[in-house]
Formats: sequence, C-alpha cells, structure tokens
Amino acid sequence: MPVNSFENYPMSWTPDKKKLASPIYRSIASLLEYDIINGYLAPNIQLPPQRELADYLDVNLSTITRAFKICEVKGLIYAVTGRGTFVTPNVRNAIFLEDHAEKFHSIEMGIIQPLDECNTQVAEIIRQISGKDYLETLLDYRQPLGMPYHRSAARAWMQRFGMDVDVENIAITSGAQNALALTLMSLFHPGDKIAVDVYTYPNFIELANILNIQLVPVEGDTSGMLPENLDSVCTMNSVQGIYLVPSCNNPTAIMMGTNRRKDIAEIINKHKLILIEDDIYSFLAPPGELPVSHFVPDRCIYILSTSKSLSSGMRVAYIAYANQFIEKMTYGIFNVNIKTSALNSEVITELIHSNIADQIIRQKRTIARERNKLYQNYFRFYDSGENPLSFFRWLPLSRQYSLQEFEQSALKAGVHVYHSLRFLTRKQTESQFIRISLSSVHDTEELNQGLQRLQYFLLSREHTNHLIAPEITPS
Amino acid sequence: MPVNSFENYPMSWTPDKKKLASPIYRSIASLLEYDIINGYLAPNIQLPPQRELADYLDVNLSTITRAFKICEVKGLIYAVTGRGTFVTPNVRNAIFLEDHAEKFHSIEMGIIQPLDECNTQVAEIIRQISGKDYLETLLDYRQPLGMPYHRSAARAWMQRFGMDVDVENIAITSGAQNALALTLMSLFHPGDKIAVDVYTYPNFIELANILNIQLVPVEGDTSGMLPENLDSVCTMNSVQGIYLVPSCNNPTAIMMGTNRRKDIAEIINKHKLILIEDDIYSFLAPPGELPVSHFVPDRCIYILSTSKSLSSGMRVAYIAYANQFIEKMTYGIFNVNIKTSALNSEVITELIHSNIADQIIRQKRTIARERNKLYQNYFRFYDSGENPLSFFRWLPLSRQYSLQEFEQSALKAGVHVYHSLRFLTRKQTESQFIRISLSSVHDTEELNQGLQRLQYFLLSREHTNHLIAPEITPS
DNA sequence: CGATTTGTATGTCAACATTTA
DNA sequence: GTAAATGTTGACATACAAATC
Repeated sequence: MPVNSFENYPMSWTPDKKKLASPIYRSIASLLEYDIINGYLAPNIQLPPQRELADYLDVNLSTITRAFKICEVKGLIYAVTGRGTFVTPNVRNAIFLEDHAEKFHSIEMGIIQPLDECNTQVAEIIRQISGKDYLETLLDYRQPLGMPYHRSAARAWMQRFGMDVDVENIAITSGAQNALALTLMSLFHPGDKIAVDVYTYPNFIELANILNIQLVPVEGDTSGMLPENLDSVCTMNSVQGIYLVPSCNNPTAIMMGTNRRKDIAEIINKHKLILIEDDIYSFLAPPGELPVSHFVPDRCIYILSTSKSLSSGMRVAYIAYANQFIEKMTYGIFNVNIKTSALNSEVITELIHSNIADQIIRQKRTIARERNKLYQNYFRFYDSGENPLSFFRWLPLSRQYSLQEFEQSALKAGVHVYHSLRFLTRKQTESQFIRISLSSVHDTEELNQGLQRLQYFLLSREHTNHLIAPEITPS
Repeated sequence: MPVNSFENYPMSWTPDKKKLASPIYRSIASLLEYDIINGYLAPNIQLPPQRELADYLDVNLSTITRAFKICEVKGLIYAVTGRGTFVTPNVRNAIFLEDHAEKFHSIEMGIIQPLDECNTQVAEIIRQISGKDYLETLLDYRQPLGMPYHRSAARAWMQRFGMDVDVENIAITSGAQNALALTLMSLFHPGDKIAVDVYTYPNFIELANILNIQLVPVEGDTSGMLPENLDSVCTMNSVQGIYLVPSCNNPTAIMMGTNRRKDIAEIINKHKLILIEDDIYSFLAPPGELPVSHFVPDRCIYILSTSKSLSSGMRVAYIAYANQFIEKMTYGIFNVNIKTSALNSEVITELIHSNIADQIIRQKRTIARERNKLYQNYFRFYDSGENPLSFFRWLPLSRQYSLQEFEQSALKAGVHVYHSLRFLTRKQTESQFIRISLSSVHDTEELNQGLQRLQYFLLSREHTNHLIAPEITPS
C-alpha cells in the first residue's frame, strides 16, 4: 500500500504539524476541537484514518487514538471500528417537552402527554387540601423519604399493581426520571453495564450517558426481551443491572407476558443483576399482571410513577427497593433531592384515598382504547405482543432515512413524530420505525386529522411499492 | 536495592498471582476492590508501593498504576505522590433531617431548619392559588426549565441579591441539593476535581463522593478561601471547578467580603474554573453585596435556593448559568428532573410578587439577630469574619474527640450538635469544632435552655484549663 | 468468505513531579 | 538541600475486533 495515499486522495483534515506541542495528543485534540467548533469540519464528514493521520504527523497511531478519544468523549466525533471516524452532527436524542408541533402548526404526535384532560379532578383535590388545617405541616423539611402516611398510600397504590412490599422499602421521589437518576447514582458506578431492550426509553439512554454507564442492548421478540439473549449477553459482558418497562415498552409498546416475566426473573437471579423496573404504564396493562420485581424481591428497584397515570404536574413517583439497597437508596435520595415536596405527595395521596385515582385511570383507559381503535383505521399494529391500550404506537418504515431529515419533513407535512434512531441503543440500524403518540392531541378529531396527514406523508415518501400499511382504510 | 525487600518488610496487600487473568490491570483492580469491600484491607491502611507490587506480581509498573487508577476513580483508594497509596476510609458524613433530638428529649441544635414559623404566610398563598382559575395550567408536563412567568420571578429575585442575568440563563430546580446534583452531573466527569473550603457543606461532600468527583480543600482565613492558596492548588492539581457558599459558609459561618470575592474571581478566571456558587444564605448577608458570579459571568453557576429564605417545603431553587453551560444544563435538568412542579414554583412566584417574600426575610433576619445575641451570652463568635446573622455558629473545642462519642454524649446531655469532622474535606484534623444550629429550636426560651445545657456539658468535658469560651457569662 | 481497512485495548518504557528523610 | 521513595504522564508497539468489499 502506498504510504503517500493522502497525496492521491487528499485527507479531509490536515492539521498543521508545526502547531503540535507537548503533550502531542492533547494538542491534536485541541486543534480538532477548534476546527469542528468553528465549522471548518462539516457534520458527518469522515476524518482521515488514524493510521494515515499518524503517518502524516509523524506520531504513533496510539497518540492519534488518544487525541480522538478526547474529542469523542466531548461528543464532537464518533468512531466505528472498520468504518472510520466522523464528525458528530449536532443531535442529541433526549426528547424535550417543547411544543415543536406548535411552531409548524403541526399536530403533536411526538411527545407523550398523559391525557391531561383529567387534571380538572386533580385541581379539585388541590383546592380541598388547601382548605385543610394541617396544610402547614406539609411545608417543612423533615421526612426525606416521605411522610409515613404518604408512604402507606404508596404501598396501597403499589399493591393495586401487584407489588407488595413493606413501607420501609418505599420512598417518594420527584417523578420517575428523578427515581431513575437516583437509582443509577446510588447503585451503579461509572463503567458499569446495564442490559436494556434494543429500543428503549431515550431519557434513560441519556441519563446513562451522563453517568457514564454503559447500556448493553438485548434482542427481544413479540413478548419482549429474550431470556436466552439476556443470559448470553450477561455471560459475555459482566453486566450489573437490567432496565425494563414491562407493561408497555417505550417506544415499541411491547407488553411482557407472565411467563416471559418469570423467565427473565430467573436470568436476573442467575447473574445477580439489579433489576430496575419502570412500571409507569402498569395502569394500561391487564389487571392482575405481576411485576417482574415480584419474582426477584431481593434484587429489585420498582418505580411506579404517577405522572402518566394520575397527574404529570405533581411530579410524584413511588420507588420500592429490596432490603439490600435500603441504605444506599436512602443516601441517594437525600443527596439528590433532600426530599420531595409533601404538598405534592399529599395531593396524590388524596387522589388515591378518595378513589378519584381509580376513576382517572378508568377514564384514561377508555380514551386510550378509542384512540387506538382510530389508529387502526389507518395503520395496523406492528407486533402481536403490543399493549392495545398504549399511548403510542410503533410503525415500521420501508427504507432508511436520516433522523433529522425525516422528522423535519414530517413536521412540515403537519405531524410531529419521532424516528426510531432516538430510541436505539445499538450502533447498527437495519430496520427503521417511527413512534406515534396518541395521547398528546387535544381530541379524537385532531388525532384523526393527524393520522390522515401522516398516512398521506408516508405514501408520498415511501415510494417503494412495499408499503408500510398494506391495509390502509381511508377514513 | 534488594529485589526481595517485600520479604523483609511484608507487604500490606499480597494479591494471589495465580488469580491474575488478562487484562491484568483490570484483574488487579477487581482483586483490590474485593478485598477493600470485604474488609480485608482496613481503612487508611497503606498499600505497597506500586513498584514493589509490580515486582511481586511480575508486571510492569504502569500496569499497577492503571489498576490503582480504576480503584481511585471509584473512591476506594487515594494516592499521594511521594507518600504512597491508601485505602479510603468510608465515612459517610451526610446529615439526615431526622429528629435525633426528640428521641433523647434533647434540644435540636444540630440540623438547620429555616425558622419554619413563617410558613403560615406560605400556607395562605397556597390557599389563594388554589382558588385561581388558572390552576389547571400549572399541572401539565411542559416547560422543563420552568414557565416563563416563573423564570421572570426568579430573575427578579436574583436581582435583589445582586445577580443580574437573562431569563434564558435561568431555570427552576427542585431545591438547592437537586441543583447541585444536576450541575455536577452535567458539567463534571468522574475523577474531576473541585476546590472547596477546608470545612464545607457535608451534603456537597457526599454528592461528590457518589459521583466520584474529588474535592480539593483550600485553606482560608477570616474572609474565606485564600486566593493565593486557590491559585497554588489549581496550579498543582488540574482543578476544574470551585464550590463556594460565600454569604455564610456552612459550617464556619464565614462571610466573604467584596474584595475577597474579586480576588477569588480573578483566580477563577486565571485557571478557567467553573464556579458553583451556592448563595442559599444571601438573605442573611448585608444588602448590596455582589455575588462572586457577578465577577465571572462567563463561568458561573449561581444557585439561589428558596428553602432557607422562604419555604423549605416547596423545594424550589433558582439556578443561573453562563451561556456556555446552557445546553448541558438544559439536558441535565431534563434528564434528572424532567421538570419541577409548576404548582410549587407558582407558590414561590406569588410570594415574591406579593412582597410577602420580603416580609418573611425581614422577619427571619430579626429572629436570627435575637438568637445570635442570646448565643453571645454564652459563647463568643470564633472569627471576626463570621456572618452575625448566621443560622448556626462555629465553636472550637480544646482537645480531640471522636465524632460519634462526642455527639452521642452531647445528645445524652440534652443537646444535639454536629462535630466538625462531618464537614472536613481534608484527611488531617488538627483542631476540632462543633456547629451549633440556632434556627431549629421552637423559640428563644428553648434556645436559651439548649445553650445552657451545652455550656454545662462543655465545661464538664473540656477539662483542660484552656476553656473554649473564656468569657462565659452565665445567664 | 476471506482479505483489507480501520478503530480499540493492553502492556511497556522512560521521563517527570512531589513528598519525605 | 540533596537524595531517595513514590506516584503520574506521555508516547509507543503489538495484538485484537469489527466493518467492508
């Protein structure tokens, strides 16, 4: 091979050799960072192979590797063995709850709002509480884990979803995301590995990134993550934990059946994993289904948010933890939150005690059923294992798009949806999907319009004959 | 040098050579971690020099260095060039807000409650808000950083304390501890170093521990941290950040004067540090004092909690960040909290707009003045630079005690106070102190009794003639 | 499917910096 | 104040692993 290949095929980046100072690797990293930040290197452009650059600069290959590593950690570039190193396009996959849709007069089917129309009942409860004479006792600093009365309500609410633990193993947190953050901080270390579904909740991906925890994707089937695959992944990888959303995986809407839950639990025991079970959609699952945590009571963290089921604005989630984690979780809660506002927690407690919580859930299930029926007028469910009441649906695309290009075009076509790359924990990407939220539109009429627009948009884009929705029934 | 020196002086740790598998450095790190976690290596014990261990295991010196680095990042060991490597003592110093005092019929002068008697006014505001017809709009999922209206109120409140930034640079968080957690997660990496006062806020110490961020203590004087020392520490250590509580350092009560603030700011600029300014006690500082952040607007994180100043139960803090941090902090807030409850934020906003906030602060300052006056009937201020309105005081002890023994004895003698070791960020401990909270007792009468008990207790313990409070004036 | 390209991981060596005697 | 002890850093060589053609 010619040593001077870069003379024939000029390199995309040729740093000035004279500018190199000791330490060389830092020097190279700074030059690269400068050129990327100032736009001399366009997004997605391929950098020269490390060996070529090493040759060109007369330094060792590893020195380039180290320089690139610095920039990779900063998120400026990404590298794939065998393919090359590329400048990162400026996207992160966290989903923000801004109304992208409004800006374009688009219909919101991207983010997942929890049918906030039920908030009238919550407002009513707040009014009631504010009239109580014990109001002031909710305003102080004590009880970092939650007031005993509130933790009892949490226990009762958990029991309703098949999770039965002692009050000592329960705490109140400021929402599910907060509970996840606490859990990762308290029980895991940087570099630890957690098994996840191939497609999983993007904010969990982001959180793991921030805390330098590695996610190991595990393939699944119609019933969710495959026990055999989890087993082999753990055998090869020294995995410490597993994250599951069994009632309705976000984004695939897959619901884990009882047998699969037991099988997964067995592998969790075998490899002594810490189970992080995010049961935020338990209220959409068939009543009576037991959580995976039920089968591994000694190694579970069970998170039951009330944001989707009852009220998003209150920011209250319940978390249950196995005995072995009590101390660490207590410290974690204290060191991240000090505590969760008892006023908010009281509101949820009252909802539960007054049975309004049950009403709200029934209401939400009814609306979800309607909307899913409407969805099926346009597209069919992708997988037989999907939760039929899911707030979102998963639709395959017939060919490959770029995330940004696809979402932007859809937005211009009047619908806000999310592309599957936002949820992907693996590098490779064979098939592509979109996630369609059914719960953020204001009413059925708007949903109908959104689905129509989406169908039209897809028909125009997916110009292969292999159509995504073979049995489209125009409304 | 004899190669077999470890035969003469047996090494404190002799891992089994046969257990080494490839990769060697990871293998060694695991063995070490195992032995520390299972107690085979006592805290503070010195490990063999890296060279000895390399000799003993027949591996390269750098291989040991790498193995040790892994354990150091995990916080298991710490190393000092020229001195050696040691097992980290795993003291947890977080202070829990449980009522230790009640159990012993003791008077609470340990934890720092924020004079919660002002909560009647807060309760009144909650009642008002619950009657408003916009209540429901506070209950949804949007606006992760806070509603624009709330962020404007935050801006106004910050301006009152000398911090003037744009609304775009402000967010609402769920309390100061939460803001600190977000900041450390978003802007720092495991292994990074942050300069702190020798004695500092214990929950910050704990948080740094959890996130594997190292704290580097910097000596101070009557006016707080010394710029020269900060400078030299940064020159030697590659420090990335600095944490300050300038209005009233917890636990020393030291208040940083204007000139010192400017001088520290200069060093922050010189070393390009990230300033984390925790201005929770700004309402106790002389009006008109400018935050340190004011002098380093491009590298500051300014945290203004309302827990101590207005209402602890609402869990609302305001955070301002320099332009360069906007993106990272936004992601951090979203990934840890999703958002802070708008209901709580609305309560604080209303307190600010209705001027009740000002009233509360005036009230708290008056009570603090009284209580400090009472304190001076028993003990004198330790340092001339202390904030005279501080919610807590700092009292030197004349000899060395063990933390637990001292606090327990005091509890039995009827007072709950905290020993200085809880706040210490350095290993060595020459002088000892106690922190005395003045703001958690119910009234002046109770404080009087508590101080009396404490004085009596100290007189009986500090049986050297060199008394801590030479000019005690019995009440 | 096997050779090639390309990035990654591990171990080694030498120079350096700080602490202590 | 110098020498010894001890941890840190930068750079390199080699073997490995994944992607591509």
